[in-house]
Amino acid sequence: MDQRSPVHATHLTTRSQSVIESLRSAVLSGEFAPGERLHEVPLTQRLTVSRTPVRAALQALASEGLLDYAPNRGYTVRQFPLSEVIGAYEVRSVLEGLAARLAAERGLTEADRVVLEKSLQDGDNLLSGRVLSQQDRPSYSAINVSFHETIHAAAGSRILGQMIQLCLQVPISSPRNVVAFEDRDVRRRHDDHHRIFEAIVGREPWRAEMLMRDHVGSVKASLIRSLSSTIDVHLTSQR
Amino acid sequence: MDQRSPVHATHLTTRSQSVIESLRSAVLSGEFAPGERLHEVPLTQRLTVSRTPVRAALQALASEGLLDYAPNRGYTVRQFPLSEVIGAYEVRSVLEGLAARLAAERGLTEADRVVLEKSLQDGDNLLSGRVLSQQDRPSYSAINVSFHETIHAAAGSRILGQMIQLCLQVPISSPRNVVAFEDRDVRRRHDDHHRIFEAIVGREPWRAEMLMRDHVGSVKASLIRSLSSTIDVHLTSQR
DNA sequence: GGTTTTCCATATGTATACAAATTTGCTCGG
DNA sequence: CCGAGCAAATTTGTATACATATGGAAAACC
Repeated sequence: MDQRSPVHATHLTTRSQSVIESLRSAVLSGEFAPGERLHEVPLTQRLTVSRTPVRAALQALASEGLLDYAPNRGYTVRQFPLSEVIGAYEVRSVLEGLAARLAAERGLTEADRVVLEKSLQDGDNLLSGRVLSQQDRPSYSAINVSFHETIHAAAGSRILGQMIQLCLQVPISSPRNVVAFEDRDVRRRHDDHHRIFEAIVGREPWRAEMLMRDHVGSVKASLIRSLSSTIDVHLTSQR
Repeated sequence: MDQRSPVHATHLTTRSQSVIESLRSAVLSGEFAPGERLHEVPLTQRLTVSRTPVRAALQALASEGLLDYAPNRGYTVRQFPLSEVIGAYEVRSVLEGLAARLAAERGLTEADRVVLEKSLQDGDNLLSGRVLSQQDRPSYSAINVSFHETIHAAAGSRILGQMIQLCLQVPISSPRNVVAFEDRDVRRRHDDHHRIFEAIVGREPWRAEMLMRDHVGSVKASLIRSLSSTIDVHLTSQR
């Protein structure tokens, strides 16, 4: 991922948009130390744009919660102590629970039901018989994302979707980083998906909410377990 | 509320910050029609600043969810159909429920307990004996805000606090606009506050969460009731 | 007459010069 | 040697000129 090449070469939409994406992935991949100050001029040189889109991007990332801002003092990379990551999971837990409940109340569209069934089927195939290897990780992750995103959409609440997205911006709490990728945990979570799907299709709002809350909560628990053994190198000093 | 006077006269921090506040209150007070496009140049003249702080403010309000943005096409005042307002309440319901639960798990600091007791006492005094008049409205509103904000803080989760704040940005769902200000409803809600406080002090997380969820949910119900009788003039055509 | 194309007006995106604030480092006094 | 205070350098905030994209009106074409 070389930021050396001019950003505006990728004619996505505007330079500001491109810079937002570049900076976000740079921050998330830990290219800047937590607490490090992001000066505008060095970023302009790195990205070969002027200060204007850089400033726009910094403001955007700050409102996403990735950066801290102080007037006249600029932007710094936000720290995410373990307590914050746990907090994000707790919030996501109740929000995704709400999404599942709303989906169960409204019922699924035909299209959504098909997508969910496919992700369940794909998961079944992936898990059938053999033991998971590390290279199955991205496959399972994609299945996982598809399942959850479809439910978010099925809830039909714009503000709810926005907030869940905000939670997923918090490092590590993203489903891309499937924590605790142990065979047993993955099978358990995939089984959760089956039950949640049944609760939604069966129009059992309360059960859907409870199952989803516990589902996300179990990921939090796994995270805490895996991080209390590992040193929390991922959280504080990521460079 | 005259926006004619130069914004930078109020030396809050930076011009951008001042413009954000001016524009936010202008939008919330309905000075622009929903769906109306906010062109940059007219705003610069109205606020006597250049386009730079105006653009910063527009971007900020868009990420708060008050405006919609499309690249190369600018900002428009976001519509809040009834379904969105209800959605905000549903989200706030589970989030404040989580806040109450976390507060009950962690326990209150001495300072927080005092503040909560004071708001309960103030409410008792306001409600004792006599019937509420319209002019008691701001008093009760202040008490209400104090009670809820203290619990948000006591939850000790930054991301949770941010998200609740986002919910409160949605027009009408702000506690400033205490909907359904009927004597009976207000007394019921104040009684809720007493019970929620007891649950938190008594370290009953689940009960605190459930009570708070229902508390906020009842406001949603009142809102729906009062809006289905009134024409939804507040929601769509506010000018 | 209706449709397409071209061109122009207008609005947003970007770069850059200038202003104001903060930080740094030095000097001076104790 | 240490701290207060001042001044220079750095950094962010603001204004403005220029570039580019959008939308619509007029003209050309079928």
